[in-house]
Amino acid sequence: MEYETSADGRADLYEQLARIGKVVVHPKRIELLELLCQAERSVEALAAATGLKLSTASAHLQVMRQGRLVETRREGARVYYRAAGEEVCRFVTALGDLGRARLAEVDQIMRAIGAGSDSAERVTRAELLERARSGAVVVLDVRPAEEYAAGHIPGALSLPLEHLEARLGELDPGLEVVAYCRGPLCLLAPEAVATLRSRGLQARCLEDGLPEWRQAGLPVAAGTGTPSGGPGNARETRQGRPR
Amino acid sequence: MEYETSADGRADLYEQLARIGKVVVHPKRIELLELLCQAERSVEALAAATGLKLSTASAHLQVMRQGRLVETRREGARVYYRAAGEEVCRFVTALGDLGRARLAEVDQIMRAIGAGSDSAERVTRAELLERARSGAVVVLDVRPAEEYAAGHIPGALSLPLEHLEARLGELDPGLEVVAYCRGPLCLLAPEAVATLRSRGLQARCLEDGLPEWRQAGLPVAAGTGTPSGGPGNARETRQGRPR
DNA sequence: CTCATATTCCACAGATCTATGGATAACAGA
DNA sequence: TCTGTTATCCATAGATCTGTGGAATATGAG
Repeated sequence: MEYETSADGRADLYEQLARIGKVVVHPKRIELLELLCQAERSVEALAAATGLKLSTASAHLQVMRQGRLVETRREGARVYYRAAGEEVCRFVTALGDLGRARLAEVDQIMRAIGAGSDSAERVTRAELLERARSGAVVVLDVRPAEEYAAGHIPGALSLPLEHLEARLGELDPGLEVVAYCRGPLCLLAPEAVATLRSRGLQARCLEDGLPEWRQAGLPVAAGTGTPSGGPGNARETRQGRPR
Repeated sequence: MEYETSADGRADLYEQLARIGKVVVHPKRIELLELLCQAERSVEALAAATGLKLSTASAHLQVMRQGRLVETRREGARVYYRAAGEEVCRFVTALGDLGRARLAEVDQIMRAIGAGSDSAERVTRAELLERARSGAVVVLDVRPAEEYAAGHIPGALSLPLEHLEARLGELDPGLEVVAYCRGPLCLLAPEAVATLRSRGLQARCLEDGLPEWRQAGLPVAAGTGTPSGGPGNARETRQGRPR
């Protein structure tokens, strides 16, 4: 009946959704969002990680905040940004999936960079869970330590890629290594696996990163405690349940 | 090692993903995408449905095509656009979900327009499947006939909202009606339910629309055959499986 | 209260996006 | 071949977006 007002309302509706679209229209904002799905960070850290000037990074973060995809927390003079909820990470994951599915260029770039989907069959989550039960595998988190602290696969060992060569000795050469990082578009784990293999170790990548693990409803541990410190050292959190 | 080239590659990667973001940065393009997730359409039909001039609609569709989210098919002098695969619809669904979850404005608008999430408890897919088995329910597809033809819930009756009042007599007053439309942001089913209730019928909305039904891995039928024509009249297709 | 640090705000120039009318191209039918 | 229909292409003017340096704010330490 009131088609005129209905039409207006609907236009508003799509305008609102476009606020979200606005966040992912700029490459750097996608990059920022992906970082924030790993762990919260200060503006300075985000600017450094993405190679943006501080004021530019701040401006991008404002846009992201207007789209309600990020929230902030103040700690002293510092402001920490974080993804505004699990749905946001799910959306970023969906964007990446769509890119890999539809944009041949994405696959080409991945291959050129060295993370070609063919280079090594990845371990599925189910397979990892099964093998972890039998204990014949080391799970390696090769992301920066802060990201490990913000959340990691229970039992995983934190060994940031940058320290991998120096700390190779910590790994039992008799066990296969399964490395994971930020997700399918992240290069940390593929690089780690390449390094490990060149040293004669058995190593493979997990099929994707921590966000997907969390989104699958699997348990996530937080804190810096070393897994060898025994259970209870790290706070374990079970969120949601598998869909 | 080659951090310089790696960095370049990664920048390219996010630029590629931003091509997808570019599609959903404009309200009208989101609207177009949602329409295309229901059924393919000609440029003219899309322009009419969204209130755009033909040349403007065509320009938007070119942007969408560059982002590889739509594909075309030529039939005579006419060009039909369609969503480029199920992943695209999944992405649009994720966008809508994120909007409803994060943007209070979206909920406000929905309520103002009359599709308030409170107005009537919706029927879940599981509940519908169960009740359909016992036969005590009529499933009503209130979208335009072309969209029904392109895909609908098996056994559903096509009764476009615009013809609802005229064809009320076709409904058995003794059965509860479950109406569905394009999705959670669509108003067709809520309006249909309001009309039916004002006529004294028992009616509720399905929790969401056909795209979500399809994405849940449930069977979808195609064609215009009336369900009363018996099984085999409509081509039934099972795609994927429930996640 | 003053200084140093971490962010945000502001103004501006250059780049990109949008809508639009008219020209051009593809196609079906007579 | 000529004509009407449908869609794309093009040039353009107005709007919006980006990056930047420097000013303004907020907070904690002296």
